[in-house]
Amino acid sequence: MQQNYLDGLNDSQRKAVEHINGPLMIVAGAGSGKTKVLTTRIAHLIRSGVDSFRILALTFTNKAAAEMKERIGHILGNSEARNLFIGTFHSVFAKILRVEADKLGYPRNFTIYDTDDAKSVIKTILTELNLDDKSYKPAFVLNRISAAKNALIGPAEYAEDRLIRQEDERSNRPLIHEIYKRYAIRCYRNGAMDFDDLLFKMYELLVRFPEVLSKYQNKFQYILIDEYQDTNTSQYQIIKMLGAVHENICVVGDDAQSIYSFRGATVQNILQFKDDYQDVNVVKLEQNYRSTQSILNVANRVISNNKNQIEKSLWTDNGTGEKIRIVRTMTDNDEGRYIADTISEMKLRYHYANKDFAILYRTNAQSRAFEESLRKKNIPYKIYGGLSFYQRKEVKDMLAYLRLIVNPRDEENIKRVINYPVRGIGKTSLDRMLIIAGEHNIPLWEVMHNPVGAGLKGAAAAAVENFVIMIKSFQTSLEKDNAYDIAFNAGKHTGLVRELYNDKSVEGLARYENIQELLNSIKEFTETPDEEGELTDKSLGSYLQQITLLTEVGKEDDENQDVVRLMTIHAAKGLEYPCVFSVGLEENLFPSTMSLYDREGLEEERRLFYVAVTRAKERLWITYANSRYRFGNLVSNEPSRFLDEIPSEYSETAYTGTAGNQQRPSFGPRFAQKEQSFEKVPSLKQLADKLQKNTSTAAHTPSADFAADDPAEIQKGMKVEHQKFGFGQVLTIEGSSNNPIATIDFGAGHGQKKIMLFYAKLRIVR
DNA sequence: TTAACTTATGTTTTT
DNA sequence: CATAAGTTAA
Repeated sequence: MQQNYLDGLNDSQRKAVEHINGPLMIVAGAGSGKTKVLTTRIAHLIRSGVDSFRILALTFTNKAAAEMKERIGHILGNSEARNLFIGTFHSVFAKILRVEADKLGYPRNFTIYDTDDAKSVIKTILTELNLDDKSYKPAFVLNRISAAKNALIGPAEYAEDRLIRQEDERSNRPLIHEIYKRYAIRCYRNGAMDFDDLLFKMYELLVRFPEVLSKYQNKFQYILIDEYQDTNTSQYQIIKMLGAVHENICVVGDDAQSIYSFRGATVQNILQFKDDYQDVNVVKLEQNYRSTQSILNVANRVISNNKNQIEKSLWTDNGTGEKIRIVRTMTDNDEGRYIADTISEMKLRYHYANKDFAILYRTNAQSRAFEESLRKKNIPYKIYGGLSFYQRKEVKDMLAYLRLIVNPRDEENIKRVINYPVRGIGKTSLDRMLIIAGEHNIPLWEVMHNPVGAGLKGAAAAAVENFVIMIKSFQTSLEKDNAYDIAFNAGKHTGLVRELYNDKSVEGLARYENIQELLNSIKEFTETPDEEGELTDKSLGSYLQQITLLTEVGKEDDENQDVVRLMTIHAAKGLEYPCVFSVGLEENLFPSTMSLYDREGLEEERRLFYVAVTRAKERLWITYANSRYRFGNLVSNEPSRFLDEIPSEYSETAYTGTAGNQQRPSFGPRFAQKEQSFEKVPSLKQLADKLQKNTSTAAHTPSADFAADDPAEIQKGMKVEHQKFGFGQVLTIEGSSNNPIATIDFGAGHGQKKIMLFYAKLRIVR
C-alpha cells in the first residue's frame, strides 16, 4: 500500500478525505480533484480500519466506476480494492436483485430489458389494445412510464393520480395508464426488468422486506455517491433507506453540472442534502487544477446567469492562457473543415498529439460533418456513443438465444428467434400459440411444449417440438458449463453462426465478425477473475445481466490511443482535454428547441455548456454555423444566446467560410451551382429508366382460360405461361422443396427471371 | 417467404 | 439526408 496517499491534497480535499463518520457533502467544482478525493477517502477509510467489504460506492456511469476501481487499486493494491462494492446504481442493484429475486417473484436469471426491448413490448401492448402507434409513440409512452417509475409511481398510483391523468388526456393519450399497467404485468410475466425497474424494484424490495433492508443496511457501513446532482427520486429514496442506520453517507457533486433531468434527476437532492440529516459536514472544493484562468473566467461568467446555486467560487493557480476563440462559419461543413484545419495547424505549431483534442457536440447527429473533414485530412479519430455494439441486429439475435436459454419465461426472445434461422415456424403457428398462451395466461414456452394441443399440424408441430428440445439441451448444460461454452454451442447448433457465415456480402461479413467479437467478449468475461467475490459467477445468467448495462465493449484502454475524440457533451462529463472544440452554438440546437419551454430547461442547457467549457485545460474553441443541414435542407440559425454571455475581454472572434475566400475562388460560385443542379433535378437517366420500365411492362395479356397449375408439377424444360411475362421455358429449378425457385427464359422482351413457384401463378402449356 | 421498392419520419442528452 | 417501417412483386 502506498504510504503517502495523503500528500498532495489541499486543505479542503484533505478535510473531505479525513472525515470518517457522519453525513458528508462534498461540493466539487469542475476540475477540483473530485475523483482523487473520493478514491483517497475510500483508501483512508480502509486504512483507518474499516472493512473493505462494507463500503459501497455508487457512480453514474460504468466509466466512472472503472476509473475509481483502478485508482483505488493503485493506492491499496488490487486484492484489497477487489472487495469493495463499486458500480453504477443500476449494476449494483441488479446484483442485489439477482440474489433476492425470488422474494419479488422474479427468476434469479431475470432478463434486463434495454430501451429497444422495452419499446417492443410496448408495441405489442399497443396492438393488443388496438391503439395506433402514431399518437401513442412507443418512445413517448416509455418516457412517461420511465418518469413515473423514477418518481416511484407504480401503475396503480399512476392511474389514480388526477394530475397525471389530466396531462395524458390533454396530450390526447388518455390510455397511458392502461398501457403502463399491462406493461408492468407483461414484464413480470416475462421475468424481465427494464432499466428503471432496477431502481424501482430495489426500492420495493427494501420496503416490502424489512429483513432484507436491515441486511443491507448493516452490510454497507459506508456509502459514497458520485455525481449526486444527477440522482433521481428513486435513487434518493433507496440511498436514504440504506444509509439510515449508520448515516455514513458521503455525497459528491456539483449542482452546476446537473445535466440529466430528462432522466428524472433532480438538483433538489443535492440542494437539500443538508436538510436530510443532522450535522451534515459540508466541504467545498473550489480550487480548479484543470483549466487556464481564461477558460475558468468564461465558465464562471456563463454559469452566473443561472439562479438557485450552491454558492462557490472556482479559482485556479494556473496561468491566464490563451483567449477563447469564438468562430463563425457559413455551414456545418465549413465548421468541420475549420476544425480539421485548426487541429492540423495546432499539431504543427505546438506539437500537440491527436489525443489532445476533443470535439464536443450537443447531439450525436452532428458528428458526421467532423468525421468527413477529419477523414479528408487523414486525422485519426474515434466517435464515442451512437448506436452501441449490443444494439446491432445480429448481436441482439444471438443474445436473444442466450436469454431464452437462461429465462424461457420471456416470450420476447422466443418471438425474435423462433424462426431465425428459418425452421418452418411461421407467423400463423406463432400467433396460434400466442393466443393460447394469452387465453390460459401461461407462458408461451409452456404452450410450445404441446404444439399439437395448440392446434398445430404435422410439420409445424414437429418444428416447434424440435425447437423446444434444442433449447432444453442447452439448458441442461447451464449448471456445469460456463457462459462461453454455452454461447459457442448455441451459436453453432441453432444455425445462427452458419447463417451469417453463408452471407458473403460486405454487411454479412461484418455481421459474422460481430458475432465472433461477441463470443470473444464472452470468453473474456469467463476468463477474467471475479471482482466482487461473493456476488459474481461465470454463468451465462451472470454474464447476461451485466451485459445489458454495458454501453461499450470493454476493449483496449483507449486513453493512450492517439486519436481525436468526438462525443456528446453528456458523454464528456468527467473528462478533460488540452484542446476542446465546443461546436454548434446555435439557437434551437444549443440550447435545444426542446429546452426552451421553461426556465429550468434553459438553465440545464446552460449547465451543459458549462460542462463543455470546463472540459478544456489549455485551449478552447467555440464554433457555430450560419446555416446547417437539417433533415436534408439548409436551415439558418441565430447564434446561441450563450455566446452573448461570454465576456469579450476573455475571447476573440473569427469568421471563416464566407463567400469568395474559399479554396476555389475563381469559379467557386459557378461550380457550386452546377453541383446543386445535378442533385436537385431528377436525373435524365432515372427518368429514362422509369419510362422504359413502364413501357416494357405493358405486356402480355393472359390467355382467356388462364389458370395456375400446381407448382409441384412444374418440371425443368416445361413451357409455361406467366400472367405478365407471357410464355417461357423453365431452365432450372433450385432452392429447397418448400421454396423452389425456377429460372425461366421468357425470350426477348423479359429475358431470364428467377421465380418462386409458390407465389407466382404459372400455367403449364401442354 | 423474401427482397426490392416506396414512403414516412425524425434530432436531445443515457443507465 | 438517412433510416426504419410499410408495401408490393416475384
